[in-house]
Amino acid sequence: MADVIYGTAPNHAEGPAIQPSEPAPAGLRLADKPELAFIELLFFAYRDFVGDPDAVLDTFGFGRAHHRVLHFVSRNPGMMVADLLDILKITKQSLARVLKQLVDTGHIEQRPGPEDRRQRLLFPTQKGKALSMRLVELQAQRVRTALAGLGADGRAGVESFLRRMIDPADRDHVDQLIKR
Amino acid sequence: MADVIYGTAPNHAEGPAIQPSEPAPAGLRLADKPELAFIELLFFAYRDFVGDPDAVLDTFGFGRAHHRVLHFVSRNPGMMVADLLDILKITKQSLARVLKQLVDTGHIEQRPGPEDRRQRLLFPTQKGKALSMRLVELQAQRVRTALAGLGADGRAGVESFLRRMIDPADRDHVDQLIKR
DNA sequence: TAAATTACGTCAGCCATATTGACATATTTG
DNA sequence: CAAATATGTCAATATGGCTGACGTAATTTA
Repeated sequence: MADVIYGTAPNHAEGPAIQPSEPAPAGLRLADKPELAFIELLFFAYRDFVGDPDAVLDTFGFGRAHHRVLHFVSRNPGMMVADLLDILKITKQSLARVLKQLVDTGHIEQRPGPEDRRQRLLFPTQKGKALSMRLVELQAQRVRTALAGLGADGRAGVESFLRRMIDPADRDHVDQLIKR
Repeated sequence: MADVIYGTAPNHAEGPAIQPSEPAPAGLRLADKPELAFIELLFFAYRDFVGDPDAVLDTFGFGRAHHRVLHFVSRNPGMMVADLLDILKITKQSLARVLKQLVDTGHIEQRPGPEDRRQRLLFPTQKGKALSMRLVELQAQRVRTALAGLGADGRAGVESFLRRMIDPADRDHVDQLIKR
């Protein structure tokens, strides 16, 4: 990462200087909006957070979409397709492509529901579970590092913060997803 | 969001049941990997976090790529194109399309550098700054809500957590970006 | 000063992920 | 038996990203 220690490119000392006809001179400043720090930190944090798995996924010919599908299926073996779509908030057509690849490569297996045979329940194979765990471990490592300096109360604070960043209507749903 | 309170689809009571030839029976469990909560909360939190601006951007015919460009230009009026590319970690070809649209719609203006005339420094126009502030306010609102329950120490903990989720090599760089 | 480097732009093609709309096929339910 | 449900599939489209290849103007360097 080059030296991005720019300073608004020294406006020089050229007499009357350029007339700021349109361009706004002063930008958004942290002093004016304290939440800016959190907003921008979250952007960079999330990018690196999803970046680790990307490299591994690449060696499998997979992308982030595969990661998400595999993750939630590994977390909930035997889940319904409809529930997965609901969690990921994507369309079945979007799911189709990645799911097909995960099934074709033997990472996920579909089995008819024992009660309702219209269902094609999703299970991770041993192979799929192994990859899923590998990816989770990468992200867990990063999380552990980030939590390292914090005590129990600090960690609770982070968890509370993240939970409350989620739309209120979905919080309980997410809670149920996580607490298992 | 439907009732995604699935229960691994009741495995029923069918005698010997399906042979778990391949499919792994037990999934990833929170008890085994405590960081799972943070990993999944971060996923859902980030999705909603970027979701708010999306709706507004849509009415302008813009997407998330426009948002990121406009945001950092508003934060650093007069920045170099090369520095923006470095922050966003995208190629100039990717930037070109969205930047062109932002310039064409009068949200961003480019001006030759007063010292080095090869540069085409980026400035937000009043219009661009207005949109940028509107989008920031949306996200700031969400952040405020999420921080509401926390004290100064809790907020510091969140900030520390997010900062340490970033690759160590980039932390100082990000700090400089934010502290202005 | 001539040559190399830098800052930036552009054309062209390709890939990944997601969308909408339409239609098909079982299976379960009222 | 008709309707609703769970899932799949075909086709077209949008967005945002990529690589590779060139081009141009301005600055730096040998």
